[in-house]
Amino acid sequence: MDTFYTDIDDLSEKEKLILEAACKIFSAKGFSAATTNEIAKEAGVAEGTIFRYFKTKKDILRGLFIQIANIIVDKMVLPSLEKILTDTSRKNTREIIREIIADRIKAVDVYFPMMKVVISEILFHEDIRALFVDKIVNRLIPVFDEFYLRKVAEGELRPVKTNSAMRAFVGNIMIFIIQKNVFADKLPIDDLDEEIESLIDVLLFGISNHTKY
Amino acid sequence: MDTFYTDIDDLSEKEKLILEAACKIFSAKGFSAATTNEIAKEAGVAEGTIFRYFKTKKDILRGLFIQIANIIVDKMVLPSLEKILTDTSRKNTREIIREIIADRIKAVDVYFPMMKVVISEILFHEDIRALFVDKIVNRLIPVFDEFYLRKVAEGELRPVKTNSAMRAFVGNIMIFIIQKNVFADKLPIDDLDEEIESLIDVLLFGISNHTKY
DNA sequence: ATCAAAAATGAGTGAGTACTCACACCTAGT
DNA sequence: ACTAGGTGTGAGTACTCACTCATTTTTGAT
Repeated sequence: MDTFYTDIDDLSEKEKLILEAACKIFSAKGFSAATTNEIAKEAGVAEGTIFRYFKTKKDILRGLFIQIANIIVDKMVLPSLEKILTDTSRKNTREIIREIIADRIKAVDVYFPMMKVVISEILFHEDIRALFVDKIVNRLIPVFDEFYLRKVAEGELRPVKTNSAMRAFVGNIMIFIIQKNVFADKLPIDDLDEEIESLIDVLLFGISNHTKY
Repeated sequence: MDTFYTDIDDLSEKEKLILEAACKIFSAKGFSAATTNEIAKEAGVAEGTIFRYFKTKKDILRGLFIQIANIIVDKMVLPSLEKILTDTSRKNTREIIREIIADRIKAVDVYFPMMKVVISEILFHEDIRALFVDKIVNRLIPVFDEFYLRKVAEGELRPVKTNSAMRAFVGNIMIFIIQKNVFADKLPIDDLDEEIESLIDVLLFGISNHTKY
């Protein structure tokens, strides 16, 4: 489909319409610069209708955020970690990780517009930040922990502090996604698969010259 | 000093005053939500005075950005890379890198408020994005290249793609800084030096179990 | 001390802003 | 056909915004 949350069904059609429009406008101009007038036009409803479903403009942002959080956690991250945890068909952890990361990096294109909104609002609104930690970070940490400790037990990964491993994972992927989605024109990524391969390589083995140590 | 660019001298006192105030207000609420009225009050000048020095509100942002770019490049990043390149006193590359990264992560506290502004505006304004690439990224890439290839030649670092190495560097540091400065209360970093040590470890050696390979 | 140019001022302006509300419209059940 | 309750509307409201400009204040050369 052309939209990313048409399958969410605990919302009325109108609410979906408004959130979808809000996402488009917010991601183009940012929350503060977006106007409820624009959102209404984009959604094809009257401005008053918006305020029947959302008390304030900020409530639209919160409503959008909840949907985004569910999508990121339930559709983007959890399934891939679970896939790694349950995939017994192949011995090679590297291959599985590469496949997952490649999938996610490519899938993120669809979600990036609204991720922009989340990123920028997290920086300035304490309540959105709290939502982010609550709905996303705290739900992902235990799953990553489980994945990581399992792989350490299997002898596939090295027992560094789990937080550091998670930061390395997220940091490497994040900056790749930013380069790909924000700076696509000025700092293009030529061969996507090759660059992803290189990302995995650095993530797994670091940049030091091992033979020396 | 209490401010970060008092030593910039190609600006009049009034301009500095206004930029400093703008930085404070922008970093608290974001560019769009900040008002010229607030900036004027914070700077202790009349609102009209602002528009004598900056044609539009966006020009204030651009003016601020230029200063920030110079500070990041000339005071934060270039000196540390140069220090690595010229430091012959110690053999241990790891120690030097750790020292530099630790210094930068601690120093960033001062600059983070304005970095927030840059980060969020890059996402939404093409012209700010172009400035960022032009004034920061393109100035740092060749220096990092030189540093990296030198260390590879010395046998200290592994010859992965330079872009990947740079992304690993930046990505790991960036996410650390974000955790430290944005999520300080909810996801605290307990032992800073220990966590930095771990960051370096993962950056240099990765997370895979080497003995297995 | 004088005065012209430059700098600073802040009330004013018109174009929006988020949000409201009285009314129109639709849909059932009878 | 009638009506009551929910749904949608968009002109209206009180207010805020970036920006202007006539006026006042400061400056510095004589």
